[in-house]
Amino acid sequence: MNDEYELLLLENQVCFPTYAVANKILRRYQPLLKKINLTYTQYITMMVLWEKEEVNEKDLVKALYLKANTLTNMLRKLEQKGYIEIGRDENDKRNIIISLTDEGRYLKEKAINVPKALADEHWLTDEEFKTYKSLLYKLLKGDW
Amino acid sequence: MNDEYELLLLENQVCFPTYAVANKILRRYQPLLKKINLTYTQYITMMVLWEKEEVNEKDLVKALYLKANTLTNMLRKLEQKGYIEIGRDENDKRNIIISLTDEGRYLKEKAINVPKALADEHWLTDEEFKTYKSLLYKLLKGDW
DNA sequence: ACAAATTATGTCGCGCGCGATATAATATAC
DNA sequence: GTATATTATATCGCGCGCGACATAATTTGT
Repeated sequence: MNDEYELLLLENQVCFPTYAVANKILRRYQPLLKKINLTYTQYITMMVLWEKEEVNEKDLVKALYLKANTLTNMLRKLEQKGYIEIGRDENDKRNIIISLTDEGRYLKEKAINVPKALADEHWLTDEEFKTYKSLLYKLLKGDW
Repeated sequence: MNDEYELLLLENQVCFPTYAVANKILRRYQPLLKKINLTYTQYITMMVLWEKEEVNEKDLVKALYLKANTLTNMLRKLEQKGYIEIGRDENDKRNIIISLTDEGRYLKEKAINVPKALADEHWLTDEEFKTYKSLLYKLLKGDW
């Protein structure tokens, strides 16, 4: 009779543990990121740039699975810190082009310590970790 | 030689897909929650109360894996909306006791439509979903 | 009994992350 | 060629979520 209310138990939600784990991971990262003067969102942005050297904002939005208006102010902060340069595409002035400065490139040397510091903490086994990531990417790429 | 830099690729991070999926799930929930006039954090709080009728703030913090200062203002909003009452434990006046009002109890009838609406969207198979949740809870309960 | 430690909550300031809306540049239609 | 649609980004306002710090109630040590 009240079976349908079981859907409303925290333990039966996908949203709840996903969100809680995301927060927990952020809390773990933040003290490490503070040492290299980056916030989490700035960190993942820099990761894209360390890999690609240059991106336009539109592609960055896709790569990070965020919305453009979330990036605007964060990119300005990264520019203020001197890690990136923000310019416009001369061929299509609507497009923002973000590129790495020397200082930004150099930051990579320090940033490598973040994943290194966490690599020793075995939150999951290698096998579980692989499964976990593949399920996350299935969710992320799913059309819903 | 540059192998250690592979640690800095987005695809090799746990934080990145977890956080991105959490955001994506929130975006999916928000329009549904808007219909019952709750934010996500208010929703998970109400879920605890629908199950337990009454909690103190300390236990709520543990149940939701959040920090107390995150809850303070959100609880006031729920109180303003008339769904909960906020009182103090007479035996230990440091403790806040949160209880469900009739209006809050009644909201459950409408809230059931949120998980119902999503139940048809098969983001993962049942088996995958089970695995996914168990890995999340392992992460959530892990000591790191 | 009472000073010091502990516990539960509150205040403040910051950085998101978003939907809604606005604006400017380019593309399309006719 | 010019009105209209589309695209890329920006602005605004809100609700978190947190660390750092402050405060009030209770407990502990002696």
